[in-house]
Amino acid sequence: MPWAPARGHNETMASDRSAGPTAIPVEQRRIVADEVRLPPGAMPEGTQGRILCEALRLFAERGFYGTSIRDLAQACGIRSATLYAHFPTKEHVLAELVRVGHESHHARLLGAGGTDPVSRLRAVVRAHVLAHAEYPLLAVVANNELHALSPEMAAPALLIRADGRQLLLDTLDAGVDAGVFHVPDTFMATTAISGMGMRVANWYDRGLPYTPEEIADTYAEFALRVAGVGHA
Amino acid sequence: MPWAPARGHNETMASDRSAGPTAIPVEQRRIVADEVRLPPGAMPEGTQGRILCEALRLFAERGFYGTSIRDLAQACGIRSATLYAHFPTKEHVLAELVRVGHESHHARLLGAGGTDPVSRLRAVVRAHVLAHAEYPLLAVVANNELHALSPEMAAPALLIRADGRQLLLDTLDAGVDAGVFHVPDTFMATTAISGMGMRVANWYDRGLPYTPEEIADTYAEFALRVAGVGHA
DNA sequence: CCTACCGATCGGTAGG
DNA sequence: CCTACCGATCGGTAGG
Repeated sequence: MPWAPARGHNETMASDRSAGPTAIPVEQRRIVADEVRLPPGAMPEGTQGRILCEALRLFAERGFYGTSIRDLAQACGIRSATLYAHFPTKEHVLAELVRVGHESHHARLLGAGGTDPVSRLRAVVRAHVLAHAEYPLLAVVANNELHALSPEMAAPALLIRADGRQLLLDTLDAGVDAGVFHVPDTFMATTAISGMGMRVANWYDRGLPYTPEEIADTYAEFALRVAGVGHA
Repeated sequence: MPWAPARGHNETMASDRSAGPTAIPVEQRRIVADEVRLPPGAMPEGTQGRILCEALRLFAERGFYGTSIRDLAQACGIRSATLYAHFPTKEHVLAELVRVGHESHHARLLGAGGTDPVSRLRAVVRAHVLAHAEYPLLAVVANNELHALSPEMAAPALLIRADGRQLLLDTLDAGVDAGVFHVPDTFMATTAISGMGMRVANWYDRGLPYTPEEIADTYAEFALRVAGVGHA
């Protein structure tokens, strides 16, 4: 359907790895990044933290339903029954990753500064994109596995999303009201700006010749252009 | 993690549906649209077509692994064993949806006209966005369930994606070379423009006060702005 | 398109 | 944190 870009540097059609630069690069099926990382303070000590990290890796790669509790336990070096000494159910493991993902993202949004519309939008978009580029596995799990949670367990994340969405919409509306932004429709500008940032989690990987900061800066520039602030 | 916007008009926190406009709208967990539709010519006659349609609905809502062959059969009004008279395996049902999604999207891209860079980019982005707004369930399945296919069965879709990606990149590069576009980095402009369009499938729904055409037009305008073509 | 059934695996529990 | 085990469900097949 799409083009979810990526330079496809971790998979090739050729089974011969020495095929060299002429090998056809094939994009990832879901996510390019493979570095398991959780925000500071979000990772519990000991086995509980190990379970979260392995779940992050497996859920990002195979999905929640595609990962059995035995897969997860084996990755942690324990028996499946031992998981239940740390989490009440498999769903609670996902719920914790979803919670951490949404809360850390939202905290960055709330921490975004900026007083005038331009610096404000730049700060908000930078925060949004940085969260996705620095924690791509977490973002993919939080975004794409949310449907595996029951409505009750998904509800907190959905409330956080609604708040973040409103924050971006308010930022755009304020700029329009101030006559600084020129946007045909601020709802669609919100979907466009948030959407482009979310997809960063699917293609970004540390093997690319960009730092997360560079991506955040460039995407903030794109967002300002969408908002009708001409380029320099 | 994100804000995948949507006006949340099909779910509310309140169990009382008569709560009225003060009810807090809660966004969908994965996709807002629920209208099952396949591109013209992509739906086989009879039971095989019915299986594809029900699979589209169930895979979009619950995912491939979250849908059992008994769920699918029941939705079609047949027994699970009968599925195997129409498809070799469950995976082949998904593969067919992924194929249809990618091929119909790609056909629209290839059909996009435009000679000068501005009209060319507009046509390509319109095609991209229209495919996602008119067939949101198909787009979500093709994009988000691709990881459930084996590498062999996912390969054709990945090749199509690579081609579409290159088409957009070439469009941007041509505009830059012609001095019409002004972009700090065409790779990132490609990821941004394709990403914003892909996310349309997650939030768009016919209940919103926009037609797919209006969304495509507005997103094409946003893409031109990202490309450094100032707004009118 | 069905009934009947296969072995494998699922999430989770008992009891220590 | 383990062994042992539960009933339920999984994708798929045999045979008609």
